[in-house]
Amino acid sequence: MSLPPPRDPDALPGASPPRATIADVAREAGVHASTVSRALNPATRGMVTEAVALRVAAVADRLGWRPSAVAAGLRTRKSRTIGILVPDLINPIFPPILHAVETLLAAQGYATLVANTDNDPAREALLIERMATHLVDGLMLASAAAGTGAISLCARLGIPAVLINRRMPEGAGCAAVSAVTNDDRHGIGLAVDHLVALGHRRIAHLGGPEGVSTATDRLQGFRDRLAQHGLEPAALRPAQAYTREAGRAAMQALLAEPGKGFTAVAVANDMLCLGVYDAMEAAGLRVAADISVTGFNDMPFVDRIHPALTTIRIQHDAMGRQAAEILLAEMADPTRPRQNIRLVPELVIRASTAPPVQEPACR
Amino acid sequence: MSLPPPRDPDALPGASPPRATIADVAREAGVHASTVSRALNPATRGMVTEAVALRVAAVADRLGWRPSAVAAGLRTRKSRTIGILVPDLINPIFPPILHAVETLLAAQGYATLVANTDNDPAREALLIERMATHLVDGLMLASAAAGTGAISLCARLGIPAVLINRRMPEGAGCAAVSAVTNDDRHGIGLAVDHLVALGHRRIAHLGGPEGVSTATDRLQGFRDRLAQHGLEPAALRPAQAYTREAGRAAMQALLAEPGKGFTAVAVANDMLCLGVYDAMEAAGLRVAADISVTGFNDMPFVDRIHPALTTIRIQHDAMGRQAAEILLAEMADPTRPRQNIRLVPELVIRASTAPPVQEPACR
DNA sequence: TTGTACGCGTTATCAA
DNA sequence: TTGATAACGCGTACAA
Repeated sequence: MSLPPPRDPDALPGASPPRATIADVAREAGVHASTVSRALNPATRGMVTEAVALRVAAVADRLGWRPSAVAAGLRTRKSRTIGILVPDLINPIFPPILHAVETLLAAQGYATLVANTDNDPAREALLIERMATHLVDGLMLASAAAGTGAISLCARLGIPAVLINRRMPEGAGCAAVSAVTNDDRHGIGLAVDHLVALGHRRIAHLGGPEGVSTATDRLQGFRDRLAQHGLEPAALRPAQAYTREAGRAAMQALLAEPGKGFTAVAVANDMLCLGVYDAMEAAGLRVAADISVTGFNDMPFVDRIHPALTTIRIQHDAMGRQAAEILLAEMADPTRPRQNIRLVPELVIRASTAPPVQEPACR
Repeated sequence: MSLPPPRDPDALPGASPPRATIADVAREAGVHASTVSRALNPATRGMVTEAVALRVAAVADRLGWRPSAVAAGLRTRKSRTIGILVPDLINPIFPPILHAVETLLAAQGYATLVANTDNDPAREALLIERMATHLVDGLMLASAAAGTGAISLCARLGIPAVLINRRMPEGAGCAAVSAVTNDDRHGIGLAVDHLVALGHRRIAHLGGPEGVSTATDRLQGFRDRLAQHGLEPAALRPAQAYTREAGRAAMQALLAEPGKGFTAVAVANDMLCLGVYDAMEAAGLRVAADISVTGFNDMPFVDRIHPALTTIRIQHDAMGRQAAEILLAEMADPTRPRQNIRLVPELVIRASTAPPVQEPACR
């Protein structure tokens, strides 16, 4: 029984010490490499004598052997790696989702490959190809804008995929891929109900970028619920992106529209609200006192902005968790029926909403 | 010239279509597989005739061939993958760092493996081992608490590593690994200077969790700068973790300490400040008016909390970018001298600091 | 129950 | 400049 080879003292710092391979373990344990493989692989352990399994495990442990995921992957065409694409890590709704996903996957022995698409379909396609190259076992797309070929690309590459937060437009091959999203129509409806209950009648909508499912659903939900109350939108305006700056610009435009007085604005996303606050401050208007504002997402810390934001709380980590669970299930059984999960959001009332003033602050 | 094999119509949805291999390209182009490899690899392209290179490229393109990173990795022992470990993705200072890292690495053709350690050294070690299994070419550690064996583990595994945001304690093999950190002592000094200039003399410090370099450096810097002003700390208290809840608890304890009146508190981190605000609100104290508060990091949106937080702005993305650059350089040349980069932070004055009241609000 | 033989897709080395 | 061959480390039919 020889000890593991001592590290070469002449080795350059950073030079890899030669790692033990399955052959080393086999030699050391006096069995064949295949037996080592069987003994250490939980799925095939039953094929081997208890005594041999124990001896092999002991040797492997002593040599510090870990099966090379790369070599195994070449053989099995599985990398025990999952990729996740997000449009923009800076947007605070994604870190909680990513956190939930990574935690669940790590517990199942998967590593998580992350990439930013920056909302660029070309970049998205490139990253998906690159991940295919790395043989990812599955892909989670938090970035798929409607109309991009991300889903069909995954299908062509044979990579199981699940959508998070955004979904495909109705009918557009919607049944081909599972999605875990928020019930956006219902959510924005809660905001409308709240504003109407406060007495608002002239309500505007500051929407998300066109072509993104969260934006279209929230817009749709806004119109529908307003109609149920017998009201018409006072004004509608999409932002260019889900960013603070785009929110500021859109709110500025909204305030400048002639003849469109409104006493409240339902905003498609909390991030945009920060820009809305900026624009209102610049225009000398007070949130709540002059115009009520509602957000969407309840992202971290909006309870501490001033005035604290009334918003729609979504289930960030349930979203990540469920999407990861579905993906794993579909990887295990590709014939499994696709799911379209809608998580139910809730209204969180804070200080950015109040009864309307008599005269609309903005006309 | 045959077309690529059409997709088997009987294939199950999700079943991988057989992907073209280098042998397919070779056959199709009428050359040997090694020639294909040489023609498509930028490093060896020069070894091949221009005409052959073009023909091979055309065929590869037509077949949609991409070299398998897994097979190449098995041969070259390089995966074109970098791992990054963060303590907690929910903490908003990490997403910008991660974003910068991923963007730079993606541009160099690297994929980024992300994992959360949740500040658990055992989990950290496990994740490093797992990444080694996946043959990561390098590791970025944003999570290494002083005293954990993460760095020596990387050295043992032969994986180049770089520290981000946190560094090793002085002297503790500090020269063995590069680090890109913030100049924490200088940063907290800026906060002290500002508070002293406002007239504060009884200043407390609410610190980070013990054993973390950012916490010890900020504490040290706090004491030193205070001493330069001829002052003593009015009170000192570490939080259990860099979380809002831990900040609330620590501030509560600080307020309850007998005979320790203070008019200002320099807090080790913005996240903790949210808890400080919570505790002060619960105690009926006003930020700025009763006790001035300074933060650290200038994380997103603290300009919108109420009152807007005076804090120390660090260079998030320069941190990620530089760390990634250093890692790539050390991977290319392991003998390269290690670097210890300190980024210079700046003071951002907002509304959470004001001149002290005559009588300390908390005594 | 264990050993043998081979292949996964690529690149490095050597020979032509 | 190109081709042939081996090897990277592992998993798995098949044979014993």
